[in-house]
Amino acid sequence: MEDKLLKDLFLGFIKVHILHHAAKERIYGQEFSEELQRHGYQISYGTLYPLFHKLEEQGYLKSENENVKGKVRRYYTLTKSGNKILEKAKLQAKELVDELYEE
Amino acid sequence: MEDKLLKDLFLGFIKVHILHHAAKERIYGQEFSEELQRHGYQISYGTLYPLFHKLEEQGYLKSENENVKGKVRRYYTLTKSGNKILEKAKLQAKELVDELYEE
DNA sequence: TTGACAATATCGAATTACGATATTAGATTT
DNA sequence: AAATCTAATATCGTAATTCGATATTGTCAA
Repeated sequence: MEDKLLKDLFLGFIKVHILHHAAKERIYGQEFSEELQRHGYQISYGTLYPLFHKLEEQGYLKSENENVKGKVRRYYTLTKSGNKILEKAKLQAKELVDELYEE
Repeated sequence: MEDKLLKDLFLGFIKVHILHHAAKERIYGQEFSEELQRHGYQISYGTLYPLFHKLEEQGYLKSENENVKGKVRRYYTLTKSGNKILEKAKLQAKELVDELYEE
């Protein structure tokens, strides 16, 4: 992400994408971060983990620890209210993009 | 914008929308802010004006003062490099939204 | 020359993002 | 069973943003 403008755009989306992925399957930090990188995006763990915490505090995600090969993972899934805000966010995002292309 | 998540999403877009509008016509802070409000969005002047300054510093906008009925306005227009980054940002934004809807 | 006003600019406090470092806890090795 | 290893999570101090409030600018009208 060469330019700060593009990075900020991405950062605005990051929470929405977290919820979006958590809606499809259980996610955890490490894997989510790697998936982003595969798509050419990047976010610091110092940003990502606090984001997960905050989304859980707000009631959009819920989490459970699980041991996988002796390592602890914190899996997150979407809550009902998380799904509600996700749908709102998708609409808003679409609206904002559409305006960039219409006219 | 009831929810912080939605607001952050919007804030990620704000610079792109500034450039987008400046591409269509000369814009200035007060008017741009009012136009946002008409669309249900809102941004503090303490955020907006420094953003204009930064976008100009980075060479994406250029500005000129103009007197309108005895009041000074700073009009901004898009530069060539501003247009370049705008096109990149539009593509990225579309990509990010598309992923929320596909699958 | 002082008031009034639209618009822009800037301030201090609170929040956020970053990279780096520390912590966790089960598995493996000795 | 103590020590070591390791994937993953958590946290730290610093720098950068965002906010609402306040200050400043520059021209016209009285």
